[in-house]
Amino acid sequence: MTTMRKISQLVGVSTATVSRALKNPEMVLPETREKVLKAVETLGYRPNILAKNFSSGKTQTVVVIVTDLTNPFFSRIVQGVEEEAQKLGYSVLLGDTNDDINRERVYAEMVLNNKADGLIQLDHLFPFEDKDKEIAKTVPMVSVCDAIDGDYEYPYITIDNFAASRDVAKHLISLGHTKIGAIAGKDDSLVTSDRLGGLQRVLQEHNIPFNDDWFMRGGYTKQCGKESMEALLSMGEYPTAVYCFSDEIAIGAIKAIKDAGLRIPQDISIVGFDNIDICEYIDPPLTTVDQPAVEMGQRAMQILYQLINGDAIQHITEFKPYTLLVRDSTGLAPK
Amino acid sequence: MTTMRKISQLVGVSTATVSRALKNPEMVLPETREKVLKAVETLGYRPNILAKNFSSGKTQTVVVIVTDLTNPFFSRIVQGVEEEAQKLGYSVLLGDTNDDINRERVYAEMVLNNKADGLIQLDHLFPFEDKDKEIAKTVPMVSVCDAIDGDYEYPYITIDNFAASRDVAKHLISLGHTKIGAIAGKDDSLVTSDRLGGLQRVLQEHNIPFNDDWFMRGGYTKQCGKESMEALLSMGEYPTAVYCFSDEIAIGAIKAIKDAGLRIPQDISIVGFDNIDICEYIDPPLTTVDQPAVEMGQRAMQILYQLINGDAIQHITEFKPYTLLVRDSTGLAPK
DNA sequence: TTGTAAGCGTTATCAT
DNA sequence: ATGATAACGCTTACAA
Repeated sequence: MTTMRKISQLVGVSTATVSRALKNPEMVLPETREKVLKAVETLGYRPNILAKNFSSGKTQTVVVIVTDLTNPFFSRIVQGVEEEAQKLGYSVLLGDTNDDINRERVYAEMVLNNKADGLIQLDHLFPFEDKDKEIAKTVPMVSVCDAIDGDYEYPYITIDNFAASRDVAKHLISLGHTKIGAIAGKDDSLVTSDRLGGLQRVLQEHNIPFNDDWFMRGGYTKQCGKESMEALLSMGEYPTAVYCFSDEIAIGAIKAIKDAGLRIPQDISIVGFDNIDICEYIDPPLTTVDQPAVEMGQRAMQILYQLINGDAIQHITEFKPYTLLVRDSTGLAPK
Repeated sequence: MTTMRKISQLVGVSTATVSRALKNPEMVLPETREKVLKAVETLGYRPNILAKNFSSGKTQTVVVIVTDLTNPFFSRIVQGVEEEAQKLGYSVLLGDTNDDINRERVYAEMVLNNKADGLIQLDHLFPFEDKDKEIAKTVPMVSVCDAIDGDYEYPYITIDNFAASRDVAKHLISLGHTKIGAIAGKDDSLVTSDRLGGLQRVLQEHNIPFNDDWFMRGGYTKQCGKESMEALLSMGEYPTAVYCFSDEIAIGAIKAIKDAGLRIPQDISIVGFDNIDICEYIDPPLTTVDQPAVEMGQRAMQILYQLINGDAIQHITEFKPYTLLVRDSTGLAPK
């Protein structure tokens, strides 16, 4: 391996000068710099990042925790994180947890033992062990999409889920729907309660009762969406519109409806959430709420960068713009 | 920060003993070990991985290069890689390239400057710069799905694409199709030529001509699938069956066919490749070739582990089992 | 502008 | 079984 030592010997300067020539060229005579660069070239020197990181105490790496990388909404956020990370000189360690809290902890711990400098959390769980609660308060962490459960101060990048849900509800009501169901993802997260709250508020404003039996919970998956919809259809009376808290859920729900021989939107209207790529391709194209996934990921990384580099952690919640995209999966309520 | 030094002072032993007590308990007296562990507990000591890695010269980290993380087939492979990596004590650095060769190089270089110990490549490109060609031959690298272009010796995990394509072709022919088109992903990779070759061979065996105009190329995306299918439909005569080299392509093709007012499979049969989750949920459910994505990722990581830990690189190609899954997107050829 | 040397926290070698 | 110490490659005061 070619080290700075070798370069310095070849050129006849000290390692300090080599280091400066490479990192702070202006601190060194142009001709010295030239000689160093030439030696670097001929010897094929590469800085040993391991040593550099050790010396500086920084890893220039962040961890991103995600429950399911195959969900395109999450993977787009991760793409945004990574794109921005690269710009800022950071690498991204992947933390796919498959909803396993133990794996969350493994990844979170990386920040505590200097495997990474910061953490981006896409899940709503506090990823550290109880015993690390205190120290965790000082670690640079940002959450995206969903807020971290409990009374913590981490910055949070999201959209206004309450308002988005209001828009969804108004849209459905404008089509004449009064029998509205919903299928949620995570059971008890802020996102879920915001979205449910927005829906309920609008129903209330229109004096439309909310039927608790029509509020299903599961995970953000097609499978859960299908099962929940099947359960709804098996009830004596079922809703004419179902608001799914993710597009994946909606895709599962659509499958269940078609399998039951019903039509969308003539018999049942479906709304999704996230606006993943496939929404435009499915049949019928899905009405959904667009979240700027890439931008959210980028922004999370920017804020994390600030935290890592000295800014104090403060609980800001940053809202990104969302858009209700009306496509063909919603239509007039059946008579 | 709590260091070994502090532990050793508290216990009254040397740092070497602390190190041994933690890593090689059998080299230390049980009572010494006890005291050390207790001090570790009370001081809340955590090993500094940065220092450990620097000292050992290993990062316990691998990079996985992927062109598009939002493609569920790729993200499942990455999940497999990560699951296995965690078992083996490794972390995974994400290298989403968005098809940008410069980003591939950034990620590949991480192995050269000690940011990672090895590399898993899902793309078909040789990710290193020309000037690093020689040194690259010694770096632990494994490719999955697609082989690396050129005359290299890296291990390669895949399925038998030629045979799988033969199965697809036979299936279509058994349904009476003679006008068969295809939409490929990457232009000139081994996977593409294997799949095309398998198709052509079977057609030849059945004395069915292959129409070059019906062989489209683009990327593994829905968008490309849609555009290619639109182009096919705009031809005077178009195929009655189209073999798409990925499910994403197939989803785009299906959209184009429906938009044109045609039915699947009555007017045109569609076959996909990969068997991503959504295949069962789309309308009609997609006939496709299942690739064991998670297993392929796991296996790639296992082999990479062996390379990193001393096994010599040898050009093995390991084939995983595939399955043709016949669903409803393929049917009898129209009269 | 450049050199010297300490320091980062762990592991490993060689004594004891 | 344990201690002393060197070593890993780079950065950075501090000196010259």
